[in-house]
Amino acid sequence: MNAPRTRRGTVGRDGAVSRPASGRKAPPPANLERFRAVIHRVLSRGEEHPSLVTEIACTLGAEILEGLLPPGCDLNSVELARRFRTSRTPTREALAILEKEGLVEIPPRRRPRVARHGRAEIREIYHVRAAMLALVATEAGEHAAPAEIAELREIAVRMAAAAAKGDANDYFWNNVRFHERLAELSRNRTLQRLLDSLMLRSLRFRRRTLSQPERIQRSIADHARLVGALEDRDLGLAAALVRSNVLGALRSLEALLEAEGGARGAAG
Amino acid sequence: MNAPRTRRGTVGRDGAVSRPASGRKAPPPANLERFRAVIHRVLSRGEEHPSLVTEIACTLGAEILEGLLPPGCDLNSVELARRFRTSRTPTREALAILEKEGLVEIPPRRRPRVARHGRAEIREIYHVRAAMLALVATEAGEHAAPAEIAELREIAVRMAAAAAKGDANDYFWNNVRFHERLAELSRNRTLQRLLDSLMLRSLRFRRRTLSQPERIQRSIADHARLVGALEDRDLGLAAALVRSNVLGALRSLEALLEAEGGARGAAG
DNA sequence: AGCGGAAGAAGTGTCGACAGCAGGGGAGAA
DNA sequence: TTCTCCCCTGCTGTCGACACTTCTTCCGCT
Repeated sequence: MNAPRTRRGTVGRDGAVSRPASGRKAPPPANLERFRAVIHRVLSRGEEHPSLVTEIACTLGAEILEGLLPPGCDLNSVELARRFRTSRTPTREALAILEKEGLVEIPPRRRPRVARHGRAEIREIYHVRAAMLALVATEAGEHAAPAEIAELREIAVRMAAAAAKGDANDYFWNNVRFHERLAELSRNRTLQRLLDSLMLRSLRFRRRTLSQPERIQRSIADHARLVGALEDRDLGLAAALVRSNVLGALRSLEALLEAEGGARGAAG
Repeated sequence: MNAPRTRRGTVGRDGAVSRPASGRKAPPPANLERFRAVIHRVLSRGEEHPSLVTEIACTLGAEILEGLLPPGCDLNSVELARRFRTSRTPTREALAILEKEGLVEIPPRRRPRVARHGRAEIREIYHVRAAMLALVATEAGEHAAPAEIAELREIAVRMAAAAAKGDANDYFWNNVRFHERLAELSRNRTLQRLLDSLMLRSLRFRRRTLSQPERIQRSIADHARLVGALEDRDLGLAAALVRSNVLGALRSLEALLEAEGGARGAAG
């Protein structure tokens, strides 16, 4: 409390959030760690920078995805530098990276903050994602070995099992892993990178989408059929299936947003 | 090998390149300026940072696209800082931006250098670009007003005129403008951003592709038909046309690369 | 009491400096 | 002469400092 700032929330400061220092451990940190891993994979594709910048970016990004840093939350570099015990230079660079990934906004000469996606932007992201995933499915169908497709089926089975158990979290992460593997099977690094970037943007919403049971059923069916299409090398069907799945998720998400925050205006 | 670098191949230093200061005016600077404009548009989408970083990134990017900074060329931040009369901080940030745009590679702890794209990566870029442009065509067909499509046709006509005149440069820039406008018509900012990024990567090759006369003929026909399909709101045809066009360009480019540098191994 | 403006606090963008790694060049060996 | 190893130079990543801009708060004026 050295600085009695009546400023806005600035959730970034030390004790206020995310430091598991004190007794606060209510939010399960497991997901935070998983988000960290995903972001790490996305950011340091290829080379392994054991870099300070990457470290900061991963931590912040995970907290944003987890929702610990809510949209619009201030992220000033001096607080962050203090928190990570570094100078502002790496902090700023990390913020710049997160900006490019769409998780942070940095208006010139103003404080960076957690990005807020408007409805329109969400639509855009999902539409692009649908097209890219269709391409992924096509290329995966061209290049994947049968064994690899079998592995995909295995993940799909685990997804179904998790859903049957009602373990939404397990389902969610298996879903992520499925798409991760599928992207790899396309053998197209450029596509993987772009898709990863898109995934980061949509990851914040994916979880909410998956909270709807009938959506999950549809999704499971789609995944199972997708694997089948890949086995049959039916590229057209595979592409159509993933597109339908993503677009279905979008519809579901939009209904959810409409219901929960009609007037609250998730501005954009 | 044929290395232009004993230590300081480093084409970035002052007089060696790109400074239009002295009498050197052999390379037409018009293109450089145009590249600058394109990059500027891509980098500062939305807000107008009159920022130092953007300035540096634009200048360097334009020189890379123009070919003044050849692939593999060293770009050390201290030289660049000297050249732009700034400290290394903005220089480094500019390099980081260009890295994200795929024009520069920054291996950890090593000197940044102009990115070299291997054959495989070129293929990937074009494939993704084809899929994204197909989406653009679809969404443009959904959202564009007739007047806007008419404007597109006008650009297409200019492309044909330039080609008839044999003015490859004029053709090239009209082509760029066509795709720029088309992307805008999709009303999808996310898609525009991704496509812009992809364009930056492929811009280095596009010019070579366009040097082949029969390719230009095909391309002109494709564009004319595309405008027609948009007018008819035939989304499927529009998407198929752009995809075919991009993939045709890829084939043409690959043939060219194969011919010109079969053994020279454009490593990747 | 409410509003406009000034002073102060806070934060961003930029700078120059420094420690540590990486590669080049020279010394020494074969 | 040619190969190998070590030192030296140079460059990167990081740091603390500073000027200028923006935001906040408090004061005086209406």
